[in-house]
Amino acid sequence: MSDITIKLPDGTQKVMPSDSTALSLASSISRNLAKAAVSAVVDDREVDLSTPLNHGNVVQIITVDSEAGRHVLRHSTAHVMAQAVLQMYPGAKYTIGPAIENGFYYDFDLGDRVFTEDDLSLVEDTMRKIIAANQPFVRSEIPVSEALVLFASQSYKCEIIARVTGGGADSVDNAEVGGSGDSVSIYRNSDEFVDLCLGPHVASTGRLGHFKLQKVSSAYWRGNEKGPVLQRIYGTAWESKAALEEYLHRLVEAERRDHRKLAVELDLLSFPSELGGGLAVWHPKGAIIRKLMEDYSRARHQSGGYQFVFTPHLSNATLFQTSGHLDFYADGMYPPMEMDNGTYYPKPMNCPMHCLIFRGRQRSYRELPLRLFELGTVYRYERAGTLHGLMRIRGFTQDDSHIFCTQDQLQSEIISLLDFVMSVLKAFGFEDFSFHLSTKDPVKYVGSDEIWETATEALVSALDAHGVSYSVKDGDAAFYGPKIDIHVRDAIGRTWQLSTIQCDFNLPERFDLEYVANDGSRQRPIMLHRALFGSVERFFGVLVEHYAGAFPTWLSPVQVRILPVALAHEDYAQAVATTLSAQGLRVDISEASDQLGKRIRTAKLEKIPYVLVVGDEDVSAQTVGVNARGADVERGVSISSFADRVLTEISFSDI
RNA sequence: GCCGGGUUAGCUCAGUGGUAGAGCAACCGCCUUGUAAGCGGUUGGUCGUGGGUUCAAUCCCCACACCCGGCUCCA
Repeated sequence: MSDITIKLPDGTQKVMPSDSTALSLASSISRNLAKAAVSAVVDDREVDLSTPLNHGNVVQIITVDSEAGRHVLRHSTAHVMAQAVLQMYPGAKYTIGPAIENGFYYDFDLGDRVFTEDDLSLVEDTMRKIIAANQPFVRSEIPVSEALVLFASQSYKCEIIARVTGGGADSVDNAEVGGSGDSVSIYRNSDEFVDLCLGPHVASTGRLGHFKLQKVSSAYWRGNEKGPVLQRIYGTAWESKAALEEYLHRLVEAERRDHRKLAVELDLLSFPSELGGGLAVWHPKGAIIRKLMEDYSRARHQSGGYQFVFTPHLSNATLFQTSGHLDFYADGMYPPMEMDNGTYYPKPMNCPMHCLIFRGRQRSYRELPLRLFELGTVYRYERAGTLHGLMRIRGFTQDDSHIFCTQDQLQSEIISLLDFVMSVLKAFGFEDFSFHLSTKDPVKYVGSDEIWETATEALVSALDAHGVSYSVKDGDAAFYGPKIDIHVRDAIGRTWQLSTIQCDFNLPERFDLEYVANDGSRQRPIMLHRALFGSVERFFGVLVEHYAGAFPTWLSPVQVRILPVALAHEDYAQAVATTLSAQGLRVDISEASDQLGKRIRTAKLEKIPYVLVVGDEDVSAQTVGVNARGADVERGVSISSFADRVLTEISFSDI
């Protein structure tokens, strides 16, 4: 047999024996590569390492420390978990078990049984035995008729086979099983366990091991809330013990930053159950921060050419019939109040009211773009199970603006908005942005295709002209128009969707909005909906998590705490406090009734940016001892230089 | 809304079919303190709400409210 030539991703060619596999290729390159290899991409198809190679193949070896490699590892671990569960719970039906970001899950139908947290370690034990047995994953393709016999007792598998071979498969199905019409691929790793699967998998179960089962929950079969409820186990799996531990540490870190926990600890706000779910009350310290956020926002909008408006919390139902919201979102609105002069709803959004302001009198093209801004509080009856601290809440305040402009102004308006958004978010400490374009939902939309095309084109051309890169989310738009969502990355790498810019040709039509053009004709304005924080509450929650409660000085409820060493220094502490307060700083004093160490500790736990200690030396020298958050102690700093330093730190150049 | 788990002092959490306990916090003393918990004492709870079972319910059962983990949803 003659040798074959294989191309590598870097363009080099390699001559191999004709019976070579992806694994032998890896071995021929280096021992370490062979050791790290979990799968390969051959001519753009992801395959097992055992796959035979052919002359001319382009082959990339996937290693376990890459995202693609971890994906294989996680998917294989999911198989082992399913194997363990089937072993331990006779009669269980297995459904699908994909790899996901950071891990995997598998969904089971256990009949009336449910998993408990205690089951997890038992399942883990069984998995470890399967891993220790080092069972090889063997792929085969079998005819559909044979597969239906093999999985005869597994109704979910039969359903998947029917969909894949019947042409009704979706991406979930296709990820589960390779279907070429009359055959399906399966992976078997022992006499007792076989699963429908596209693959690839690691060579054998012994390759796995750095995993942890995390939680049990439920999920709907195929995401359909009318369908069967399945039992899901989530797990995580990594290429090494260190990587697993690092990930688990990240989870602990995320928990430490949980805004719901910090809101209690720092006395920022609460969700009294007497109020009802998803409704918050802001305590004084939280309110200070919120007010500063709002003040900053107002200042930026003021200088950004916005006009401030206010609108009520209630409206007659006819308004929301006109806007179309009642047709689409009646379920998400608080129920109507029947009054003697009509039916009223708490407002779920501000835009219809801003339309009324625009329509309040005749408008000229000279007024455009007209930018109306409001910190508008809205109420949405979010389903009970979806509430989540400040991130998903039923009463919230949008930093909401509606910009009415001409077709000609649209692109430049969007471009300047992109700058405005980033500039405002940067002030709150976010540096890393990503952009996402959402296009028309094929079902939930109003307006003609032409209008949608024009609007989408406007957003695309603005994004292109601005020069930012973006991803596209098909079908994710609001019912009235396409949108750009802006996500930020936080201090521990998580992303949050905050800002949104939505292009709307529909509401102007529904409200019959017009302006007089320079030729005297009546024209329809285009409307942009946009919010930067999104919701003040949610943005606040994100800030808490981003800073782990240690807000930057300008936002801290208490900026400076003064600790007199002993009783004798309290007068001096008071004098320092008066001096700093007079310069606009938020200062308090912790009296000498407790030991200094304890007061330091308390102040640190409250994450106060500056703790000043004053004792005999400071009284005589008119200085303070400065403990800046996260920094070493500085003794003998003059009061004025401390004040200058903090005032410089908290000043803004852009307002 | 669905599945599962919860709700005990301001906070974090023990505990029991015979109406409850710790630590921290708060308050009162003592100590007068130079960088992450000094000492002693006191106060504080209709055991989420409403029904039921029981001689007796915080505990067992039911309903509801709220919270948590997911699913679904998110104008």
